[in-house]
Amino acid sequence: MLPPTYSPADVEGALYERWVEAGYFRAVASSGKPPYSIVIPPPNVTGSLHIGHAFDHTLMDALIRRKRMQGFETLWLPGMDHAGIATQNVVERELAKEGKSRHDLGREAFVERVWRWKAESGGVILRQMRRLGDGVDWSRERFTMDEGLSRAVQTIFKRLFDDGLIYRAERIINWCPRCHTALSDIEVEHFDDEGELVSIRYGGGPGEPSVVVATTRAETMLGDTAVAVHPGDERYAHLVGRDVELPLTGRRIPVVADELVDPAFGTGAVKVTPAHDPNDFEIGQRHGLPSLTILDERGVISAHGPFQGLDRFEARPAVVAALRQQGRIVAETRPYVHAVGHCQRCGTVVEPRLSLQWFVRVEPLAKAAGDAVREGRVRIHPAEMTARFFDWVDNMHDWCISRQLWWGHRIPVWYGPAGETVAVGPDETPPTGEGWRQDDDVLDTWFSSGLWPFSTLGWPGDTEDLRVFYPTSVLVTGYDILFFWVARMIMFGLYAMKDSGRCSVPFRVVALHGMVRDAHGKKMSKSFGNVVDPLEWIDAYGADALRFTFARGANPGADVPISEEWVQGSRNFANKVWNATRFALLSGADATAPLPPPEQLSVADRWILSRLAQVVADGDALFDDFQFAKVSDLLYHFAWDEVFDWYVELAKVVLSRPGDGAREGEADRTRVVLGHVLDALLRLLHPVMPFVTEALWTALTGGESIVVADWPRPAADRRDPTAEAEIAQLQQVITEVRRFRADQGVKPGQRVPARLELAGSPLAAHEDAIRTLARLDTPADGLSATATLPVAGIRVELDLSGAIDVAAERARLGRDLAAAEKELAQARAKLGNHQFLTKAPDAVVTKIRSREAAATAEIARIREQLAALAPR
RNA sequence: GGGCGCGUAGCUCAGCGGAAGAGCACCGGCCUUACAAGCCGGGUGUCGCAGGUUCGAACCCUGCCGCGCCCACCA
Repeated sequence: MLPPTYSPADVEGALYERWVEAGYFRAVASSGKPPYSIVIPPPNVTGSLHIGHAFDHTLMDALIRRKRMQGFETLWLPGMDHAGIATQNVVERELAKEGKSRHDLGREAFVERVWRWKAESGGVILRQMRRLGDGVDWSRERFTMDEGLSRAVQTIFKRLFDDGLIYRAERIINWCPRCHTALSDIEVEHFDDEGELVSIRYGGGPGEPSVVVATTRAETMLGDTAVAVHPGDERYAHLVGRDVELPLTGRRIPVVADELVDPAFGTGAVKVTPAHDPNDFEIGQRHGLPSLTILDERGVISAHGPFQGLDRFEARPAVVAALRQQGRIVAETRPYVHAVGHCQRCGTVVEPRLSLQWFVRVEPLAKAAGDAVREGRVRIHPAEMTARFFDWVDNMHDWCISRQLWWGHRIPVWYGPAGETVAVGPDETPPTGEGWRQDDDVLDTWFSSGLWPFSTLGWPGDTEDLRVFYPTSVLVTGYDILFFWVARMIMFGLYAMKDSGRCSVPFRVVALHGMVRDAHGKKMSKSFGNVVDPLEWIDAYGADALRFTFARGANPGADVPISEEWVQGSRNFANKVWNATRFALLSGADATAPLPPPEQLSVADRWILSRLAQVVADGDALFDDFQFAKVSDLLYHFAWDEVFDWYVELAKVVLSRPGDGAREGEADRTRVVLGHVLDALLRLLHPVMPFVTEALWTALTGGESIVVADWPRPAADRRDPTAEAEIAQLQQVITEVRRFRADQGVKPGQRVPARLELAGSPLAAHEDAIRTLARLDTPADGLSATATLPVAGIRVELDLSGAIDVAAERARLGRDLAAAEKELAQARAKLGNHQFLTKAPDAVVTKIRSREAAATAEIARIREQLAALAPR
């Protein structure tokens, strides 16, 4: 028999392995069932299961498990991302410990080393997913660098290239001087840095005009090739077209007029450094200015002169000092807070740098992606997030996809001796011979992850998996990677599938969730010391407890705070479910017998079945709308407040009383209902609490596995408002008596003689229940009634045998009376309001009228009680 | 600079036009034979502030205050 305390550690591991062995998680494309598919957001190979994954996976697993129970052919496809920069950095750090750099190994050996590292420590997270209970199809595990996925990468690259949507150009890109690679816009994080705005006078030599420019990056003046002013700025109109002397260099640079200049900012004149600033580059293009690169790939000054060899941050004060010596610094330099870009992966200040890179022309792709959402072919949930998506997708710059790294998909382009540029598809042989060589760079990691929903299903092959499981049903991920990943999948999905003749969006719904926060809503960060390891909580409280805590906190798109105490609360709930089922088993609950028709059932039985039907229906609606918090709350309260606290207690009354034939029959039917309700409850809870529900369900029903059990259907024919009303009345009576007893200082366990006047009331059938749950005894001999409690239309006379504290009771009744009189006054005020009567809906007026009546009755009741207390 | 969101119980959050809710915490009482990881009872509140709309506002509108997030090429 089940032990009285649920011990997750004893059951979880074995259950998971059983599920995998039984093949429950393996999708069968040919089953003919309606498909339901989710691809996992592939975690980085460098990663381990952190709290964010645990959350994300909880939601996906819950969706998949429910759909499986609903009869769908479910596929949850796992895998990993090679995570270009992140992984390369990790392995480079390892090498650094050995005193080596990747250049010491050479490209081939380095990549070899990364693969070896991947084989050893990559996939940690995949093993940890088993602890969480993730029902993924391990037979379909993928990796972005797999042969098949690489083939997809090469295929789409070639297609985009042939369509003119991929091009190579010299542009200003974000350059990380530490990682030595280009970055895309979104791999740059901006935050405010305090800089210094210095004003520098250019020109001003004998017979030469001068102009003052302001900058926070003084060192870049070495690469200036112009000064720009606004064309309408009269202050500078006379300068446009003339030259001024660029200090420290002796070069002469022109003054140009360009709309981009804001005449209201600073002096209204701007230094122009086309090689190191995106705006300046644009100005340079328009005016045919030369671009002087003065910083090398390490961020070190490469321009000839006294500053050569200085790091950019050393050069900055040095340049300012030199300018000051020449009297070129005018006005005060002042502290200036402005946003500075940092490398997302290493934190280094990013340097805008002119360089030759590969780009995706995003405009047509982004437009198509935007349209897909605008037209509802992809629905973003919650809808509030849609604005963010449009904001990005409608204003996206061309995407720099080349990275000067070694770990990743090498760009499938070969350059020929005569300047040829050839993109090579997966089935083509690259050109060979004298002078041909492949591009050295690799692709942005998001390029391959953008293909994930179809590359993992076999694309570009026309596979059965692709036909059945694409488009995927829903994409579940955090709002933080809406831009990085989601938008790209939509762009690539539409593009890759546009000729396939089938629905081409990669998923129909994007269900966004928030970030996991600590108990006070703070972001978890290593520096703050509030990071928690989900595995520790799984060890301590079980995966179900962690999962349920996440589910209970998961409001769509909103961040979810979590703390150990709440996980304990969920563990307590799991234990409660465990014990309730344990009780059911000990009581001979029967989950397999057919449910008797309503007319053979007690009111309590009909009531709980009615509530169950309602909960199933409501829960389905919430589940379908990704309202995990609300569905969890619904199930929690239904289970605990209704099934465990009331139904089980009422069932005990029936099951424990000595039986004649008729009563035996009633008890047996209650055993069936009890079994049925717990069976359904366990199924409902299974998506979020897979382990404990499996352990209990198999014990309760003898079934093979709850994983493949049917999802409960809302039994509309079991709805029974009469029974619900009757039980509500019963609950009210018992609660009132309990409250009264408590107020009197009667010990909870103490039995009190009482006479119940139930004649004519539907509650007559529940006398046993009232007496048991309110601990009322049948009076042996005469009853000296010391209190009369008229509740819910019946009278209860209690013999409190001196336990009554009359003063306390009088005070309580006094408070109740005051409250009731206030209520009555409020209701009458409303009903006396002509505007209210004429304008409020009838239902509202009726409600207020009934409140008036209730308050009136309540006042009468309390007065009666006070009167009963009066004689001492 | 632009955009979005949030201020409701001690904490974390639901509620978003018809009498203020949940979990945890807290207070009082209970080892009542499924469960003390439990049971019974208790809500502890100017719904950020100020106006407005409405018969009626936590909810809608305006302004202010305080937080948070996203985007951005302000030198």
